[in-house]
Amino acid sequence: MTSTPLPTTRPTRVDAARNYDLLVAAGREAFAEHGTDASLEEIARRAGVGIGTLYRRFPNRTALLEAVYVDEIQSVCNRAYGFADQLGPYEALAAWLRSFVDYSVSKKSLAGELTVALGKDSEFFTACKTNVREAGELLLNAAKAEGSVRPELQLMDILRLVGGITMGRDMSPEQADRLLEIVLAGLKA
Amino acid sequence: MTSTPLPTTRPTRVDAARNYDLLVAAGREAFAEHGTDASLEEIARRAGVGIGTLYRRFPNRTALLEAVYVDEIQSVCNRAYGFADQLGPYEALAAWLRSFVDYSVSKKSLAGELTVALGKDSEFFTACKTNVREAGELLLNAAKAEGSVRPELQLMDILRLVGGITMGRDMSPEQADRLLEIVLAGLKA
DNA sequence: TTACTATACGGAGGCCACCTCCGCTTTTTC
DNA sequence: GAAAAAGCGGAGGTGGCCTCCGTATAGTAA
Repeated sequence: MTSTPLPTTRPTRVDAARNYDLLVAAGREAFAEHGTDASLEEIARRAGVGIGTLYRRFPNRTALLEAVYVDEIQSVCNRAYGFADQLGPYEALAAWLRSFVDYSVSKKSLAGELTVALGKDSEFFTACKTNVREAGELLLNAAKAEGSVRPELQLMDILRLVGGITMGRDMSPEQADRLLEIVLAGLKA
Repeated sequence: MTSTPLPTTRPTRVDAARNYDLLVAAGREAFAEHGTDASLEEIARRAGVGIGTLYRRFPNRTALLEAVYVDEIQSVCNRAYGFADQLGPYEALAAWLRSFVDYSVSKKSLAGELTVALGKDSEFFTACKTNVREAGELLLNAAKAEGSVRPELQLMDILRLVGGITMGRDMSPEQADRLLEIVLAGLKA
């Protein structure tokens, strides 16, 4: 579980740190309620700080999203190691992808952002990608070694495909599961 | 090729009809350049009409998108019948999905909208869905009958999965093809 | 042609979000 | 406790969304 630390920018001055936390909390709520288009001014209001404070700390929407999602992303990675310990190679991979989809459907915005993000190159997303890649490749390589999935598969392809599942609106958990089963069938050797 | 006619609202008065065409053309350009978030005021400017004219004809963004995409959607449907005539069942299905992905990657906004739209229920999207479904199910059922794909597959599942492929940013045609191959492998009986 | 009516035009204006800038306040440091 | 460093917050400029309504024009009938 050697994850490279995700760069966070929590400030040190006590008032700034408090506001940082308030903003991240308000952002988490707002993004959950209204998706990633939530109004930043509304988030500042909700946090009880001025809009200027928000923008000083988070120069753009993405910066705030990063701060909001850093925990979730870490937990996605960590789950991979848990499954690797408890299940056979293929089952661990399938379980990880399944947990990713389930989680993403419930918190719909994350997967979308994350999937979009897999093509970005900010410092944060690079670190994030490194971690996810490390975790995912552990599972994928184990499954390849076992011979249960095709050896030419690339992790990023699988993740983008799985991420795409949750991008559509009104995706029911049942439908998401059916789509994932198609993908899983497509991985098999 | 019994497509239900997609409802269009091109007006009859000559000045209104001219402006309608100008707006749709400007909309097509702007959506291609800036995605579906393109500014409607910019579109009105580009068309050389007042913003009021745009809004009278197209009460919201979706209405304009519908008018812009009605042709593209029809051509997606029509291609299905072409492939059905020229290729074996499985190959026709695969070719249709491939053409859908290729097209969507180049004109990226459409697929996104269309995929999102597959969960909507405006009159337009219902008609659109009917047409796509009719065309797609012809191909899918033929492939099922041939025994080349799994019988429990649902067309809408496949379309959402394929639509999801093109939602991420910076998707290269090569990567899109690889993702589609995974999906196609997942369809096989 | 003319006169009348239905239809359409277009932009001003209200609202709101984005984002920047900078005078004021608070914390930290010495 | 005073100076320096760091942070605060909201006014204000820009621009997009959408509505409303006074003005202009096409269609029509005489």
